Amino acid sequence: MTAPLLHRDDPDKDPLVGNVKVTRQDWLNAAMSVLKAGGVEAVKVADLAGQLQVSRSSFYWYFKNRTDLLDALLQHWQDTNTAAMVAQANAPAATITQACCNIFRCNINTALFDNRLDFAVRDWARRSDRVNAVLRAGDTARLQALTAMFARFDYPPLEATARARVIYYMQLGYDDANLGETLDERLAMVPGYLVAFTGRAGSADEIAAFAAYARRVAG
Amino acid sequence: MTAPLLHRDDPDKDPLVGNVKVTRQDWLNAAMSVLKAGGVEAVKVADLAGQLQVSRSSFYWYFKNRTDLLDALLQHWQDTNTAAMVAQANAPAATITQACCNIFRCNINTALFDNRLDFAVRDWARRSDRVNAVLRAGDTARLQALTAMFARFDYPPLEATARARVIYYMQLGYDDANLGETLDERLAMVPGYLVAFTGRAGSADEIAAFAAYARRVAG
DNA sequence: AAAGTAATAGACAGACCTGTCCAGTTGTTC
DNA sequence: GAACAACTGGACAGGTCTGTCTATTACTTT
Repeated sequence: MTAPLLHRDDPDKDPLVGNVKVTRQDWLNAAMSVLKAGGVEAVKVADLAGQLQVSRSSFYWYFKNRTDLLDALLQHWQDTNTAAMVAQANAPAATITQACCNIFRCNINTALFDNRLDFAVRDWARRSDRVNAVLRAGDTARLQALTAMFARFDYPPLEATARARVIYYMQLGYDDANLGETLDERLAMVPGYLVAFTGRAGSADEIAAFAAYARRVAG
Repeated sequence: MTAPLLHRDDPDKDPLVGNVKVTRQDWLNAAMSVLKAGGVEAVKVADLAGQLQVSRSSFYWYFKNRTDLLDALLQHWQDTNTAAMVAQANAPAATITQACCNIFRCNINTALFDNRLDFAVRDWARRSDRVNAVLRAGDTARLQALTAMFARFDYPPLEATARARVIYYMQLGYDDANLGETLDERLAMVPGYLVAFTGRAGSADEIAAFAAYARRVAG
């Protein structure tokens, strides 16, 4: 685990004043990184303090307690991932295959949709009813958006629901397994996935456009 | 958390002799149940002893230490779930839709394939390189069997791989989300899933046969 | 019935993690 | 430059979990 970029080390941010070593955001960043790498249980005040090279008591200046920090992490998840996927599902598209490519962007572009965070939250939800309720609400919103996407392209209701679930859950499981694929290997599978997800072949243009996007953001 | 059925309470098992209150298998059963419900971190010797109403030190008669217990749980996973799914993928089938119904059995019949255990192991793998290696091997074996299944029905190689992944990862994600669906709701989606997974419609006979199986095992 | 064996109970030390208290440090304000 | 606010460090208490040690119990063997 390499030391996180601290607020004080980031030239883009306001300089720290007074006896300040780290900010609330530094704690949040470090905690988020641990959450994604090792799950909620790994988010320990003592460890974070060690990473930030600050005493543990400093933490309690910024947060009421550990739960307060975890709440902030969950809030961040709510504000980012679900909104991003719904936006991709609603994005304009000429064909259903192009619409699916829009969804694929979530899996390629971690700035758009952070799937490691998504999984950490899913793990967490298994241990906490409160988190589980939040997660369910997010899943429902995403599935509704995906179902509407298939419905826009005239899939009958049952099939739209089935296909929405297939594309959504398949992506979940796919990321869960986290194959060590290279970008090229993933892109080679895109035509196959499009057929599987939509029942139709994607056009060469669509596929090329998606590949271009993937290569651009993967930098 | 309800008290587990102990060896001593099970009329089918040999009666306990000597000063025995619980067996190694009792510890394993209790640990497995906790693993599935709350993840590895929740598997605590102290808690298990409390559930079994036995002193903690008894544990160390049957197991070297906590890690020894966890190893046994992982071993059990290796011996059951992957083998079951590979067997279902290899099961004889007249059509690809029927073959998919064989796979669906894994999701309906927990005696065949324990998906809660599968998820607990996936969680666990995120925190342990050793477990992760075991998990990857299992995933690879399952995907190979599924790819071969599609290939047997003359899907071209790329499409067979894509469809194998779609059905496998979709099932993973689906169980992960764990919708509160009733059996009837699930069965109603089967024709839609078959189209999505195979590109072909399942026959009424196949669907009816699967529904009958599902109702039989769901008792 | 005495000796032996398998399993369990309870006490203990040690590690780790949380949260609180209070004193100390740094820069700002008047 | 004194008072102040914002933040940090270190010590402390308390809780939880692991693993070890020793004594004790319940049954078996001879």
